Amino acid sequence: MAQLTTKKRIMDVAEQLFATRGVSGTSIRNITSRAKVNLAAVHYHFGSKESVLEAVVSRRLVPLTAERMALLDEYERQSKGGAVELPKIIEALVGPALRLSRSSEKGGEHFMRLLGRLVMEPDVKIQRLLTDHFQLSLEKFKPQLEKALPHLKPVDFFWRVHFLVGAMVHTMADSERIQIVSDGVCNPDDTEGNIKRLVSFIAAGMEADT
Amino acid sequence: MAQLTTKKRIMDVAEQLFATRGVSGTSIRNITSRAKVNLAAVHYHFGSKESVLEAVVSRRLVPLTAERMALLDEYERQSKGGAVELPKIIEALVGPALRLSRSSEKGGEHFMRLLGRLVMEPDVKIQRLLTDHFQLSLEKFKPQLEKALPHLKPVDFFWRVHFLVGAMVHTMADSERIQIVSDGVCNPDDTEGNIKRLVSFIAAGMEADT
DNA sequence: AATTAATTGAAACAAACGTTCGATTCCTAT
DNA sequence: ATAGGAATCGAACGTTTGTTTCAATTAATT
Repeated sequence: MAQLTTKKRIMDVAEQLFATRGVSGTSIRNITSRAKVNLAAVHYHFGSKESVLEAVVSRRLVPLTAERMALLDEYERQSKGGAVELPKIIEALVGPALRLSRSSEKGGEHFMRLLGRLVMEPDVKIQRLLTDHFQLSLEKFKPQLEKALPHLKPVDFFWRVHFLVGAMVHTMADSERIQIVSDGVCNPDDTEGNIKRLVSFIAAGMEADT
Repeated sequence: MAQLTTKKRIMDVAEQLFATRGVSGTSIRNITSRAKVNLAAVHYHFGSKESVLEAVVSRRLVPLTAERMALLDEYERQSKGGAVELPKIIEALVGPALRLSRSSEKGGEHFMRLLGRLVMEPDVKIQRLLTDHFQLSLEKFKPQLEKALPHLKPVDFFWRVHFLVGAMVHTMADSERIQIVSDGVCNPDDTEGNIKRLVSFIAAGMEADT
C-alpha cells in the first residue's frame, strides 16, 4: 500500500512543479525532495521523467474526456434526436474543464496550467500525447457542432474551433491573473458564472456572420 | 560591425530555440553552437541567459506595441472624435500581431510561439517583462473598448478581454497546427483573411448578450 | 515462521548546465 | 605604423542534470 502513496505523492508534486516551472524547468530531484521520496523512486515507479508526465496527463485527461462525452450524451438525450443547441454543446466541452481547473481538492488548478503549457509545446511526443486524448472528444463533438452551425463553410468552421480552443485553454490555465488585472472585480471562484460567461462569448463568436 | 552580426545571430537563434524548446529547455550551448558563435559570446554581449530573453522579447514587442497604437490612432482619426467601431479596435489589436506572426523574414513566426509560452509562465520576472510592454497598449485600448461596449458590466468586460487575449494568443502562437487539424482546408498564410475571421469571432463574442 | 517479491535507501555515473577567466585576435583612431 | 579598446576564443570552474546500481528494508505469500 506504501507504493500507492509514494506514486501518488510523486504525481501530485510533479503536476504542481510541471505547471509552475515547466517540464524541463523541473528536475527529478525537485520532485523527490518536495514529495519526501527517494530519488530512485521515480525511476522505479515510472521509468523516466517523461513517463511521469504521461501519467500525470492521463490521470486527469481520461476522466475529463469521459465527463465531457457523458454530458454531451445527456444533452443529446434531452434534445430527443434533434440538434443540440450550440451553447449546450459548448457547455459540455468547457464546463467540465473549467470546473476541474477550479477544484483544488482534485488538483485541477495545477493541471490546467500544465495543460496550457503543453498545448504550446511543439515537441512531437507531447503533441501526440495530447492528440491521443483529444481525438476522442473531437470525434464526438465535431458532428454536433457542424449540425448546430450548418451555415459555416469548412474553413470558417475549423478556424472558429481554433479560436474556441484558444479562449478555453487560456481561461482554464490562467484564471488567477484576471483577479489581478481586474483589480478584484472578477472572481475566478465563481465557476458556474464564469462558465456561463465563457459559453456565451464562444457561442456568439461561433455564430457570427461571415 | 562584427559585434552586430554576432549579437543578432544569438538573438535570432535564441528566439527560435526558446520558441520550440522553451526557455529552460534551451541551453546556452544550444544557442551558441547553432549560431556558430563562441560560448562566452552570450555572456559578453548580454550578461546572462535571462537577459537574452529580455532582449529577444523587447526587440519585437516594442515595435509591435507602437504599430498597434498607431493603427488605433488612425482609426480614431477616421471616426472624427466619435467612438471607433468595435471591429476596428480589435483589428488594431490583433492585426499587427497576426501579421508579425506570419512574417518569417522578420522572424515573427518563432517569436509569437515564444510569446504564447511566456504568457503561460507564472514566473514573476517573466510576467513583469510582459506586463511592462502590454500595459502601454492596455491603457490606450481599454477606454476605446469601453466606449464601444457601454452596455457591459465591468465583470463581464474584464472576462471578455480575457477571452479575447486567449483566442488571440492561441491563434498567433499555433497557426501551424490548424493546417494539420483541418486537413489542409485552412491556410495559415492567408493572413488578411484570417485576421478578418479572428476579428469577427472576437467582435461577436464581445457583443454577445449577457 | 520462512521464503519470495515489492519497495525504498544511499551512493555513484557520465553528461550537460550557467558562468567566469585570461589570453588572443580584430578593428579603429591617432 | 601602432597603441588601445572591443570582440572572440579555448578552457576550466563548481553544480546540477537524468539515470543506474545494489544493498537494505518492508510487505505479501506459502
